[in-house]
Amino acid sequence: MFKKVLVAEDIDSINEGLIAILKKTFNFDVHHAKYCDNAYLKIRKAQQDGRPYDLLITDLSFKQDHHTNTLNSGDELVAKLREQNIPMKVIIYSIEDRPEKIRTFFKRLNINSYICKGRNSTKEMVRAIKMLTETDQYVSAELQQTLRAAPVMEIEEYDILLINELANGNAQDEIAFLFKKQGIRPASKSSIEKRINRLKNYFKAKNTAHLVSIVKDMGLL
Amino acid sequence: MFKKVLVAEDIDSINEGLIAILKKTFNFDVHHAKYCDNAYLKIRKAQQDGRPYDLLITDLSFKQDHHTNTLNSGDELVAKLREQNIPMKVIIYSIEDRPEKIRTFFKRLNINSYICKGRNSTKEMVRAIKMLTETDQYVSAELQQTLRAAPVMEIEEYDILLINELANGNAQDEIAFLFKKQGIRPASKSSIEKRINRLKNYFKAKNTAHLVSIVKDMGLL
DNA sequence: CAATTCCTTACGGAAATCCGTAATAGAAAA
DNA sequence: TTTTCTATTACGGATTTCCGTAAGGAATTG
Repeated sequence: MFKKVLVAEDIDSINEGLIAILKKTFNFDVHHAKYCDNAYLKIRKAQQDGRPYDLLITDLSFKQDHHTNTLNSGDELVAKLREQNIPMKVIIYSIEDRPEKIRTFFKRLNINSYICKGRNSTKEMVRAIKMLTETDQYVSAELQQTLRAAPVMEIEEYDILLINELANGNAQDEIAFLFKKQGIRPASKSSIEKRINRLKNYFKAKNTAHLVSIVKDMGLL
Repeated sequence: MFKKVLVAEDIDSINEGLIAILKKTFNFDVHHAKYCDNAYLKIRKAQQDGRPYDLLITDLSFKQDHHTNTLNSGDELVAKLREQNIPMKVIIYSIEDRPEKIRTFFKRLNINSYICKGRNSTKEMVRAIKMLTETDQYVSAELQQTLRAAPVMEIEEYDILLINELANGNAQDEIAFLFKKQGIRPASKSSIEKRINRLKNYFKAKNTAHLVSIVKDMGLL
């Protein structure tokens, strides 16, 4: 069972609600941080003091305010922890429910569980924590299904870069120029045209504006 | 002072955190609803029973699930209440912090207060509730500033409709046709062209895709 | 009732995109 | 090295958007 737990979450009502439940249900030493930077520092310090955290529960998006932070989101925080091989289990607790996004967190950040904020999320959280004392990874049946359901599309980094340039208002000529300068490989206007066409076809977009709109709605941008 | 309060919020941790604070701070009879439809029904029933709610605290976005709802967001809920002249004060409590959005809630829904979910939002909430027992409207100094800061643009309903059609991938010809059919007034391709141009100029957009992207990011769409 | 003004519509050339075809380069296989 | 295959690039015509100018229409004003 975990002993020392850190909750990284900026919204106070969630913070307080969640911590109350954790304390009531488990016998944790629960701390919390309202900023990612602050969370990172606490984790580092705890480790150096020989009393490391066993578990991090973190939100994804944190509001910007007058504080200037180097880490601006939960995934950046986790990435940094993983990079530095700080050994602790991680649960992401967020409103984000798009499978494309969630899949990348398991894949790239090797998180141990993901809980969608929702109508039964505290119960889910309790279950996940209990499971993680035994296994290394926990995905609820419901989440498993949504992750399975969405067909893995063959959209690459390149496509996202491309659509991003379109969303920034660059013409195909300009994108070709930019890509050549940056050494991004298919860089000719012709290839870019072709790729945009493929994407429009894939997303059933009638034109460029439509494509940008669709991809933005999906949260890929 | 209020007596009977309804909290409409789907995320359980927020729900529980907020309600705990309301009960601790005030002496309210606090109820809660996890769906907009459910909230509406409770409000109607309470009114018919002669024990109406004095105050509604509602989130904006609610997650979709297997339940089929007629009301899908907090603003729709409030709109319906206002439409039917159900007398109660309303506080919207949401993560949404874009001034364009918040302004419309005060303007169109005549809400009594707006609290951004954030690092000090429960304190803000308590203050707002206290203020609303005396005055009809409460806007925190901080929020006032952000609302003032953004220059009120002369963007009309028509412009939003137009950009929406662009985001849906309709060509200028098609939009002209649609607008003619729906009796939306400047409907000629020429006028539409001109209007799009004005918008691109206003938002400093290089082309249509850019325009859609900007407006989507601002939350006007 | 004519004049002015503002808004809508019409038109046309320049630019960008759309879309298919063909040439070329680069890598893998023989 | 040659062959084969695939990915990239080049090109050209059809379509759409872009952008300025001008005509038409309705409301306002003198």
